[in-house]
Amino acid sequence: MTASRVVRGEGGYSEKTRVKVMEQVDVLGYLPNRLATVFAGDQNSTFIGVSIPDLGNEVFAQVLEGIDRKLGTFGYQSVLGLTQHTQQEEENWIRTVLSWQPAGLILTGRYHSPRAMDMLRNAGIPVVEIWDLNSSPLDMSVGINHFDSGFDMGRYLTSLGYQNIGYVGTSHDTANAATERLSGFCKAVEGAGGAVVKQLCLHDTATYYPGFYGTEQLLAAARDIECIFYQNDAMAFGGLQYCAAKGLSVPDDIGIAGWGDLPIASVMNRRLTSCHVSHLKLGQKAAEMMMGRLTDEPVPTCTDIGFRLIPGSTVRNSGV
Amino acid sequence: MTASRVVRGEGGYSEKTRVKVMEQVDVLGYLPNRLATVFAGDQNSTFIGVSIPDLGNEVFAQVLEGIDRKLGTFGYQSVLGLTQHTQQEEENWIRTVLSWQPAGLILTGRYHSPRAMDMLRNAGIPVVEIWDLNSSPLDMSVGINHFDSGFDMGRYLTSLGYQNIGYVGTSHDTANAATERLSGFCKAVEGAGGAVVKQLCLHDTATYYPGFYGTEQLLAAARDIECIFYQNDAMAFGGLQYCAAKGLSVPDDIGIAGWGDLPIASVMNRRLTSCHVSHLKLGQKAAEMMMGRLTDEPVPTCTDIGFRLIPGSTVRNSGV
DNA sequence: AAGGCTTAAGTTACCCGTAACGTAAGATGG
DNA sequence: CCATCTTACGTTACGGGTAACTTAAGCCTT
Repeated sequence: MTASRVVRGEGGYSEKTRVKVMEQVDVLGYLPNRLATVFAGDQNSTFIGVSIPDLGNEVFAQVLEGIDRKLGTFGYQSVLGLTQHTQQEEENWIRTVLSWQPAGLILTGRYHSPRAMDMLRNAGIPVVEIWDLNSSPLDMSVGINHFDSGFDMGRYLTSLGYQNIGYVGTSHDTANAATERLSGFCKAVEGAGGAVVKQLCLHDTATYYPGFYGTEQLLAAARDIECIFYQNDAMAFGGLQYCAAKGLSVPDDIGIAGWGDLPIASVMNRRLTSCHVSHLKLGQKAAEMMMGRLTDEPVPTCTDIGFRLIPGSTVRNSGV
Repeated sequence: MTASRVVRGEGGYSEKTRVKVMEQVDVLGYLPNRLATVFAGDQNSTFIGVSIPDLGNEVFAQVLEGIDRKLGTFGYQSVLGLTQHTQQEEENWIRTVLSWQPAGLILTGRYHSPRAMDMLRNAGIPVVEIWDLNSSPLDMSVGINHFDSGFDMGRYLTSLGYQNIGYVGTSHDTANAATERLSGFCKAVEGAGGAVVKQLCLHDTATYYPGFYGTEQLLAAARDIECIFYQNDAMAFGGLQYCAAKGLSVPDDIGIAGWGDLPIASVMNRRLTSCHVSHLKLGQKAAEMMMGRLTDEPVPTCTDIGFRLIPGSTVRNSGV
């Protein structure tokens, strides 16, 4: 017991005893067993479960980096779960991770299976839903409104005179953020009298190659496309490369717009039309909200971190 | 006790009792507390601590993805630690994560602080060191020989007639894998009568922008450079963009070689000269070795997953 | 020097799941 | 019908740390 007090430095022991205990700590290479502490219920654990769809998408890697770094400064650890964009994987992971008594959970997306919802409510721990802003979250939410960001892009492209617009993305089985961007996009384009031709590739990750290949498929199916909006910048980059390979000039022959503003855009000589979201900040904010809740500070339920449309120069620069 | 048997499904109860117990499980939303099980010492935990330098580098994100997916299939979870390429961060993280009684640890790199080494030896759990192949590992090691891969690249470039060669990378404080590649590279180039001019940017992540900017610095300092070898593909891509922006033709005016063979290379019309390493496979192999050790299968101490030089077309294609 | 006060150190019980063992009821066989 | 075996279920103890409490020791005051 006295040793426990010394190790925790909570006082109530003499200097002589402290030295003796610390000597033994060194000799034995003693490391406290945090399992026992948490198990006894005297303290909360310092685990935060973090679910991420996949790390092949640079965006989510950045979000995770933001989360883990910020959690680290508070002495918390991330327990990772890769859900591959499926609710079933997420549910399985939630069940497992809850059995480890985490202090809280950070989940990507706002759609969860009914059983997952039950478990989350039952667990009685803070939950932050990220990415998709959720106006009535389980607990807390931080992200952006994807529908609006798609809508803004649609309005922007139609304002430049584009009418026959393509969309290239991947098809995941869940109602996800990319789907909402597409909905917003279609609404804006169709509202302005334009039309959207969709091309969804069956590919597991939304990255360069499906962007290349999806562009080829789209242009084969619909030759009069004037402009293509992509699920994200990586796919848009694949599209740019397809155009370069086929001798299509951007933006003269075809316009290209991405989403997410990846780091790679920082070095491209032709600025990619895109939509900027601060992924790192999103992760950090999620971690901060979690920490705020765990220290009983007042925390807003919903934080919109916003987005910024980047006009770029891969679309024509004024209405025809 | 009977309830415990039912939940674990280990037998020794009647069907009637099973139904009654499962009903209560549903009613109460009971989830077993794995902390208690592990704490009691009856089972090992299913945590694996995974330390990664940073996730801004796509390569490490892929390695982590490989690890976590494979661990997941065995019912294990990754506890993440981002060490920012410093031994001190790694040491702090090891101390914390060990207090959670993980079943094992997967660490990036072969260099650890003396205290970290002590703790690792004391912990008596499996440790896999990845990335850098370590012929005398703490326990197990999987990766490639970075010195050799740098050497091969140096030999390849000099075989094409390049003599004044630049290197662009970032400077991290640790003796890391990139440093070893550079050593191997210099040895090969100097052995063939060539010279290497180094340009190390003080930038925290080895990605596109430092590649762009480092190229500018290098070419300002040494105008007669014929070819540049980069720390990785992302930096090489930044270099390619710099050349494009300045009207330098690749490979006619200058040769460009990267390392790592990132997915982005799959869509570029000019194949980037690089060195292929299967990052996902590396992660999976690390997880497999860990699982093998935990199930008392015989596991090789050292696994070389190899690399493959990719000639590409961003360097000239035969000796002058 | 006795009484009251402060500080240091020790004791007990608890957290939850399960191994090991104990007991009671039912099934089987001679 | 009793001895024996099998199955179902119950009891006890343990793991490591710490809250809450108790005891012991040191210190000062009058």
